Amino acid sequence: MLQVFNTMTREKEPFKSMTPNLVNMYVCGPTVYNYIHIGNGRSAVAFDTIRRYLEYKGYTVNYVSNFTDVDDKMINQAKKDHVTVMELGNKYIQAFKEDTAALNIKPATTNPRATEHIPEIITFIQDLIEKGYAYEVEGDVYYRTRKFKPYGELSGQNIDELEAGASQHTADEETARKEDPIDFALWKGAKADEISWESPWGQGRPGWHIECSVMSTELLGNTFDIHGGGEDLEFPHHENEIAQSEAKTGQKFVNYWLHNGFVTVGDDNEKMSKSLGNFVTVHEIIKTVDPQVLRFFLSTTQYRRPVQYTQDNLEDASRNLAKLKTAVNNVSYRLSDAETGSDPKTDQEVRQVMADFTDAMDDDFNVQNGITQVYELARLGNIYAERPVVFYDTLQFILKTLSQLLLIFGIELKAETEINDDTIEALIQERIDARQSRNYERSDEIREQLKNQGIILEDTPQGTRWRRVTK
RNA sequence: GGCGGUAUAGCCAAGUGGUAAGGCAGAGGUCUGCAAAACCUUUAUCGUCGGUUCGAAUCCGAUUACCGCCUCCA
Repeated sequence: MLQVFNTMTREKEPFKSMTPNLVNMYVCGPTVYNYIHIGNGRSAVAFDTIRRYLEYKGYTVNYVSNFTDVDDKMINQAKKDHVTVMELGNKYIQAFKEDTAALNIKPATTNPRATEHIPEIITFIQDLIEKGYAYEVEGDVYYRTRKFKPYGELSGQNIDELEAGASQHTADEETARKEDPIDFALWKGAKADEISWESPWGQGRPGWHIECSVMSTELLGNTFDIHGGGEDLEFPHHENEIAQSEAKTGQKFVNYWLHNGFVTVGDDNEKMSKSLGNFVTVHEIIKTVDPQVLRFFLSTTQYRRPVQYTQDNLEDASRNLAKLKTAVNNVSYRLSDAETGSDPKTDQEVRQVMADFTDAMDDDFNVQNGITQVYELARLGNIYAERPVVFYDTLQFILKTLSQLLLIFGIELKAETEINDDTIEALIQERIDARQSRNYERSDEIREQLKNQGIILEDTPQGTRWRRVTK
């Protein structure tokens, strides 16, 4: 039985979707004014891994993740780049899709954009005003936070103890217009030459929080299963989403709140963020780091734990991944000389690994214990592949299971069986002949030569194998 | 000031009452013409102090350090 840690209750709870075999989930996506950094990538990877595990468990997952394509940051950046806000958004949405594809993140079922839902946003806000939860001031519309009694429940905050301005990000002019400093903007009146839409309150644009309430309830219903995002969104973003949505619908907004931990950098493990300027974009890093290694690195840390982005940890991930790749190769190589049939005892051991894997992952997606089972499976495969006599079906079962489990981590390994290079194949053959005539000097020479070309040769009881050097 | 999180071997990291999983790196070994790969063996008393208990990394209290949020942020 799958258990998930629900931020709302601060406890692991048995997971039960509203509709059997279907999960509706919404994950807060990026503001598209720049390339995504490793921290954004982590969030995307974390929830992609969760999604893949849910699918492995047999659920159909309706995965919605938004693009915030209009807000202050968008407007400022567009001005700086001398492009329109829409052009800026298009550019970085495209970049997002390329970067996440490199990390083998499955495309969302739907990627709604704030600017494509303006009429619905306006209707939603009007509804809140009619219900007395919002008010207009000189072209702006604010949410009357204190009127929503459960406010603060998700993040454990008490309105009266919230220290206004503690984060030093409040704008005084805006605060002055509000009935209460804790109120937040649903609609912002446009300044001259800013992108804007017509509304009952004049030209303007939506506030940040409202788009998620509108698009999630529209696409997934008033109540849906999972809402995810980075833990920095707990307060105020998700708190505000709850306030908006529940005030409007009168129904529970979300059943399970999941929040991922940060990527940290440096000796003091500081949060990676665009405002601190200590970020590395995915776009940049995959020029030098194998995207598959980056994916493996990010997906093998449990989503709630911080990820320490260091060279050492990245290399660790690279070595571990290479080890798994070797196991796939070792097992694959035996397919050619395997006997028909299967080995029941080994099959049973593989099934046990799968069961242990599921147990681990059912515990709030405990990928560390999950990946341990993958290593165990690789070990089983390596041991089995060294047997003098192996059975075809068992080899295939091991390979199929390995790829099935690795796929949850977003890793697809293919055994390399074709070298497609006549010169290299000729050299390999020449070395085999040399070894047979005990001309070890020549055979070592060839091995060294191929090694310089990135091909490692291994002599086994079943003959000589080759593999490519991993980066 | 309020709220939350983390602290386990050189590194990463499991483990919520019974004498510390796993991976990487290191050491030794098996296999090999030599290698490579693989496999086997090996390396900790769990931030500090106190308490509960027959027994605690695991429960309670205190304390220290670090991190995050408190209307930019995944």
